[in-house]
Amino acid sequence: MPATPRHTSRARVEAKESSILNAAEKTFAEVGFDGAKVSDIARAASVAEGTVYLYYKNKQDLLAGVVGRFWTQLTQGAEAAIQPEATTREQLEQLGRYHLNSILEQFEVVSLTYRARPQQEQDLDQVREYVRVFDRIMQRGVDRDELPKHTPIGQLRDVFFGTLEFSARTLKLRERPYDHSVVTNLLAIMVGSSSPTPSSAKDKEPSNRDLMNTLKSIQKQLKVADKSSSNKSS
Amino acid sequence: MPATPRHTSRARVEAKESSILNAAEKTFAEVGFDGAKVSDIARAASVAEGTVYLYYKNKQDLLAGVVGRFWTQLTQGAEAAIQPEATTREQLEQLGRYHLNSILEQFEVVSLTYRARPQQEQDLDQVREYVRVFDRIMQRGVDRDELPKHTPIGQLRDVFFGTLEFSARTLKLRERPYDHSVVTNLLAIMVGSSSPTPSSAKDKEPSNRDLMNTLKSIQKQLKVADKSSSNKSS
DNA sequence: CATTTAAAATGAATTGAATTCAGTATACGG
DNA sequence: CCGTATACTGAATTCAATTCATTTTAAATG
Repeated sequence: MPATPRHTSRARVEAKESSILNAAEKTFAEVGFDGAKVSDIARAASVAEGTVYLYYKNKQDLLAGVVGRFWTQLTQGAEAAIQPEATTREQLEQLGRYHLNSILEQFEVVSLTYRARPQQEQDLDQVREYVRVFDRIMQRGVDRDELPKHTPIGQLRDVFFGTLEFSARTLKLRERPYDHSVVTNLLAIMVGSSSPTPSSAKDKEPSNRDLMNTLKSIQKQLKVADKSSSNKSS
Repeated sequence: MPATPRHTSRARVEAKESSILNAAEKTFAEVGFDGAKVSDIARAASVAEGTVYLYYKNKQDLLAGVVGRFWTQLTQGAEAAIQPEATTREQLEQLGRYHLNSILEQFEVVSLTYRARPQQEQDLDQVREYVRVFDRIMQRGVDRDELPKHTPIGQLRDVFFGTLEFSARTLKLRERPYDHSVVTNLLAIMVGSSSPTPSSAKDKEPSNRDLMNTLKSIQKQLKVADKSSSNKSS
């Protein structure tokens, strides 16, 4: 007596699969991976314990399913949150806000990601997929001459995601909500705080910025802060 | 028949405790937390299975012991790696190199840190202790007027450690060795690429850096790269 | 429709590892 | 040297993941 979609077997199977995944996500988020019993998950999904194993090889695999789905959805959301016509700088800001907001909202699931990467193993494919959203923005910036050729995209990616993830942890730890200024500050140091420079200003002259000035300008940005959460698009 | 230090009971007990910790660290690093059996650890420490539980409440607690010791040692090493008379900029570079190098060398143990933070729980105290090394450098920089008052130390801390940790993961993933340039680039964007400015140059003028120039100068730094590992002090 | 057959689901039985604990050995004070 | 407290031991217990023989459901056939 399947109650969800049409009675085609594929739809039924998929419905059951995602019902298990939902139950698993909920349970993992509530009590953690170790705290979650497969029997609890099965019960929450209205399914026998053995049935879980028809869909997922084992508990780890189930976790990989939950985490993988999360990052896939995050990728879709990110692509939706970015305006194709915006400047590189604006797109980075959009991605940054979306990212920080999302990982704060689903902090538990993000944490589970680490449990899903056993040891030295390769990352989850879905995470790599997600990260490419950043790469594409940057590459487009280079192609459009909004960023210099040979911009170290890979290194800036680590700055971007590393900073945002650690900032999210800090906010969680201090029980603070989403804070827009984290993204603003990050971009200030990553690509400078002034308005984005169009393809014109190509005059080479690595400005002789110094430590004092750099930080002064970051500080300025800081004062814009204090606005709070919720900022996804469609 | 204790073979290690003097025959005082305290020394003996501590020797055994650290022997268990060593066995645990080795085993965890080799096969991961889940893969490690307490019985294996006990055998490696030449101790009965039950004995482990006289020293550590359970397997999680044993992990916390391993991870805690690692961060405590990291703190000591960091303090040794930093020259007290150096400028803020130099000290940050010293800490950055030491940090990146250490977490690359002991990547497995660092990864275990995540397994030791169950859910929302507080961080390990030892990690917080470590992070204060950075805070002290920055605070001293502010006090000495090498950094502006109200420098957002907390946020820069997330930039610093977040970037280094993600960079370390990237290097590991690509099987690359320690790369000095990661630190250089990080500092370039964090505090500017020029030589550190002494307490003199206080003329306010948030230089009108733009995206192009900022990244150009980072790029410059990138070329310094290609030197490799090993750079602790003492 | 009734019947056969394949696929899906079940939950009791198995397995394996963490943790406990009753018993044994060791060290130490008198 | 003896008594007692402390440290240690490893077999027994416990608990949850995983398996699998059995049952149920769904689809196909005539």
